[in-house]
Amino acid sequence: MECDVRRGESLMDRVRRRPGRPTGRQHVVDRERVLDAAERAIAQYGAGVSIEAIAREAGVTKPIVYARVGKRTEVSDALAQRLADRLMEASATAIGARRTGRTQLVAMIQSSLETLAAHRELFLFVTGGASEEMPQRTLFLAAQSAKPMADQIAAWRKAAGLDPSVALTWAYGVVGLLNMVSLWWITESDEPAQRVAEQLADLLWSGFAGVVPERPAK
Amino acid sequence: MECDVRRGESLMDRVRRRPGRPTGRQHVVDRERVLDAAERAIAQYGAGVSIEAIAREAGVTKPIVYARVGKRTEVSDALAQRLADRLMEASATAIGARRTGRTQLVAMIQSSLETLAAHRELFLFVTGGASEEMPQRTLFLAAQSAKPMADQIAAWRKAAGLDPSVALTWAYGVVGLLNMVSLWWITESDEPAQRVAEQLADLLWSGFAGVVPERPAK
DNA sequence: GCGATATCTTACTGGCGGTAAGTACTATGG
DNA sequence: CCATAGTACTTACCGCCAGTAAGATATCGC
Repeated sequence: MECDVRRGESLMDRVRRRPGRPTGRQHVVDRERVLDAAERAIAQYGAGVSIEAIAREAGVTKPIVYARVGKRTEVSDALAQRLADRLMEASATAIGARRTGRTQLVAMIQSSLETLAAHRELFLFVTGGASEEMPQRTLFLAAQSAKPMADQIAAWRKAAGLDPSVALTWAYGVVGLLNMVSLWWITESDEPAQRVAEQLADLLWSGFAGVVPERPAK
Repeated sequence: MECDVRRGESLMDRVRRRPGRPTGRQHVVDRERVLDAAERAIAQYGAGVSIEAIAREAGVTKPIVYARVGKRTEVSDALAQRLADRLMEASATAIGARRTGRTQLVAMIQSSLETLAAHRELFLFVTGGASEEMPQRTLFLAAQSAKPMADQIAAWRKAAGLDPSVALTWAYGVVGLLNMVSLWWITESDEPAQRVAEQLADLLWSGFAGVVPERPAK
């Protein structure tokens, strides 16, 4: 019985599974594997990749993606979390090398730029996609980075004897700034990351003080 | 012949036009009317609005939207231009009231926040939408605001005897910062616009100088 | 053993972006 | 004044994709 299958079962894991429960006692792919596959598919096909392409990359079919992760927005949220984690980790590493004051800021910015550049399409997948609940999603994503950053800022400000209530506003601002500059730098600029990081550090460090004229020029 | 039509032709302009060229020698709606309708439809249905809904709002059918404006991305670009114009105009007005230095900065930020809040869904429509050419489109949009801002910054820096080559980076950064903070403020914060504007001005004016500790805290 | 349940697949639905084909009015040459 | 060309709409369709229901085949509890 069943003499037509089992042929080529192992060629590259690309065989079409028959309908029905597969032999084995675990899920053939777990949630993390699906997300891994999603990242690969996004890197290959771009931010507009279809769920079916993600499923193919994972070696399963569409409903499995829905079962393990959820609908498109939930895939996006899960990947946003991953990306935010990587950003935080890269920042921590960059800052960890003991540095001081402004140098720390430059290192943090540069590591963010380079991390986002390394995951360009993922970044676009996560920030893209229009729908009614887009605002909530974009903010959810931004919050992953902004909340920890706000804690840090609040701590610094408090230590410096300044009002810490600006922290959340500043954090969202810095996240937005980094997102936009990253996009621009990745797409249109060929300057080295360090130079852009220095320029941004100039802005965030001493800012517009002494730059904007005290009286309208004309 | 043709005895079944012409009945109810005038009720609310909501009649279904018969196929064929309508009587009259002009377009029934021009490009600007379609874009006006698009703005209304977006305000009503949100950023995920369908082209067909836009067409209905304009009182025509889908192919007319394509004939007058183009595909979805082109509608988005056209509306992005409108939004950028409004932002620049609001900024110019806010700054125009003669103010000096930091006050000017606060006014500019606050007017941007309020303008984006007033066109929330439009803002989301324009910044949303995933596809291969998303990066180009987002940057095109950002550039509408960033390019003029960069000119201003370069002029200020030059006048202050500082290197103006930071201008473009700074401009994209400020645009990204304003976008993100606006989104956050619109969606989740109930503080007055002026307070948020003051906080951002703090960041952009004197920035992190004197805030980040000179040695790692731990 | 055998029903209950778990884990896959195929197959379908609904909606939307975009376009082709059809229809009715206007303009112009003979 | 009629025929032909051109214009400005509509209906109707195609293809694609997100998301779901229904079907097939394995393991598990008794």
